[in-house]
Amino acid sequence: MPTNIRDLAQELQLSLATVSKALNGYEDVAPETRALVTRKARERGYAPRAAARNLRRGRTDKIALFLNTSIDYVVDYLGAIIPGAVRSAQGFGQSLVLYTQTDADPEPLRQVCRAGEIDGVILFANHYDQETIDELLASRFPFVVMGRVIADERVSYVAPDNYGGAYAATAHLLEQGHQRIAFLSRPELDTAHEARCRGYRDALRAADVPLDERLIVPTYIEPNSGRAPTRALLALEERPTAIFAFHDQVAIDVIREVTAAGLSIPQDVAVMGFDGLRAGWMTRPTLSTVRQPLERIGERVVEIIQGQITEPGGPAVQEELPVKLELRESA
Amino acid sequence: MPTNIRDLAQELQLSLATVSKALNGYEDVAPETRALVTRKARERGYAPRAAARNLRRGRTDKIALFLNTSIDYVVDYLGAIIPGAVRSAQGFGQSLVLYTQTDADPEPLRQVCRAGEIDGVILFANHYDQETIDELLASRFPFVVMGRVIADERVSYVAPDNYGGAYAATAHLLEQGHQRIAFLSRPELDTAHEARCRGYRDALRAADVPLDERLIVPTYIEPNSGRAPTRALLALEERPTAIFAFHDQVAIDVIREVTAAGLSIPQDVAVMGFDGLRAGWMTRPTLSTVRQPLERIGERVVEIIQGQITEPGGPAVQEELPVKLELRESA
DNA sequence: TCTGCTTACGAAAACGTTTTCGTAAAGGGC
DNA sequence: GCCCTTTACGAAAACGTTTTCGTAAGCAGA
Repeated sequence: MPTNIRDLAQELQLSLATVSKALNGYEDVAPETRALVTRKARERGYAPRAAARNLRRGRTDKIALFLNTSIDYVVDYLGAIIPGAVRSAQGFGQSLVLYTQTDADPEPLRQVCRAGEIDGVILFANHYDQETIDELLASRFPFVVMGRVIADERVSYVAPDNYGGAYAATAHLLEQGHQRIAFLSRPELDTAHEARCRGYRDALRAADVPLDERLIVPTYIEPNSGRAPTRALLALEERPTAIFAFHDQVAIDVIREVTAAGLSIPQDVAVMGFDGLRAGWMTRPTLSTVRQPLERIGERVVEIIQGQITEPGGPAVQEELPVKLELRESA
Repeated sequence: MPTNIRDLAQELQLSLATVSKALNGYEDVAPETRALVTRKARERGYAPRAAARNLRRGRTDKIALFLNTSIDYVVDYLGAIIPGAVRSAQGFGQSLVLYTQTDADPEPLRQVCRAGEIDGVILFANHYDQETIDELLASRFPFVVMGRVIADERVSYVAPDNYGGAYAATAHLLEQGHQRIAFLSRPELDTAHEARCRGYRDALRAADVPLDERLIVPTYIEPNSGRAPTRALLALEERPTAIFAFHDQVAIDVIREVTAAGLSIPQDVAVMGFDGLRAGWMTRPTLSTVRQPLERIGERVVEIIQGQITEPGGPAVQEELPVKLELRESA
């Protein structure tokens, strides 16, 4: 049985109150007493029980990262975000707890919040419905949405500049002289993807290049999911000279398939990705892409949650962090 | 302010005890009463405060994943392990908390354990010293080491069969007729790597192929760290016909460098990796490798912790999970 | 009617802190 | 010597549960 504060107090012939205050930096404790207490505490290896402290203080110093999508699905993306988030959280004396679910059931999130298991929650999700968001807002529970823009001025989010990134990528391809630029798009239009789609279209329009709907192909994110669509595109009578995929994973499939077709990249077909995952460095040729500041997103999300915790009721923070067009070999 | 159990009891004209028991499945409560209580609880959106419950019960239903290495360093590896661990934990009603540190300071781990923040800890580490391990053992705190073998019958671990994997990979290369097989090795010999090294050597010995120490090159895991060693190997007067890297990341560098030298893979030089990361699918040619059951490792580790929590004092569980030689294009 | 057993419930202790408020002692000004 | 302020400490409440133990009511058997 580990020592508790009572043992410590008894041994020091002091009251619990004084010991607690000495350890928590209160002012009304004599310097010598404080020294005595801290020394004994270290000596006994005393650490205040988290549960008791949480109960009394009403907070837990824990932040949840809540995913309502299969982890596997986004593992590379998450892997890049988590380091920033954990580091940032630890800087605030918080730790990060992982929760996942595959469905859209709002109940687990509700439970965790109501049970006071955590002080705030980061939502990374394909589909949290408006109802869940409204409920969170009503409960005044600190939360931040990560990775997507939410069209509600009351909710905080941190997302990459999806529109700008897609625009820049498309504009670059246009500058290279490409006129027929295909876009591998997501089947469902979440807000993140909608913005990328818009960036692509707007860039074309700005360059007075007509939009060919046949060049926009819906594609899931799955292993090899980019290959069939690429073959289809290459088989068109007037085939695209550039292919822009909404996600690096998919772009990597594109590279493979274009090469397999005996075409050279970027001479015959240029390829562009989105996200800036490490895997993009491993292809041959290396993948040109739009790099998201993933680590920074993880940091900011935690910082914003932290702000909401220490100062509840502040205005929502909405940030679209700048992305960077990273030109490597494929475009 | 959320409802607590007292509000609930008052509203139902019942005692706290009865309400608590109704919700926790105690037998001495009438079926009708239980129905009444659960209905009202759902209606009010009641969830017991985690802190209070933890305090009383003396456990937190949280498991820590403790890394004393930079996350970035192992992000791909971890990304593959975490899904299994989280899923498994949630199956036990536990959640996973992430802690990281870059140094070998044992204090944070000590604090977290003593504060009772968690019920058990998964250690994923390059260097936890014997002292820390001994301390954990003495405190009887549930813990499992992940990814490495510990030469102490009292500590539980789950690791891949590093020796067998390296042996099989080397044997395969030998079967392909390779006589000069280089090994890109780690500079420091942790137990995991030591086993891979031994597997390589033993396979050579079993085939009566003399060991050429010049073909064993220490290499850090860093971006591009595999490139210079590869160039050096290719520049040898009698260059290797196969290169076996201790880690996929490094193997990917090897592929790049071999290709850049104008040599073809696997005809001129075969390349073999270790780990089975997704990135291996993205190279050209795709990387042959030794696949670790990463997700399974994550699962097992949690299961073992869970066993230690529910049944303290049991024997240590030591598992080396089988790996699989996954032959793709590069060897 | 009494005894003993079962069933359903309640009183109260306990978990280990933090924090408010009260107060004795010390010190200083007059 | 008296009063007021400051300093350092302690008593006790509070956080919200779970769980032990006690007991009243109901019922059956004698």
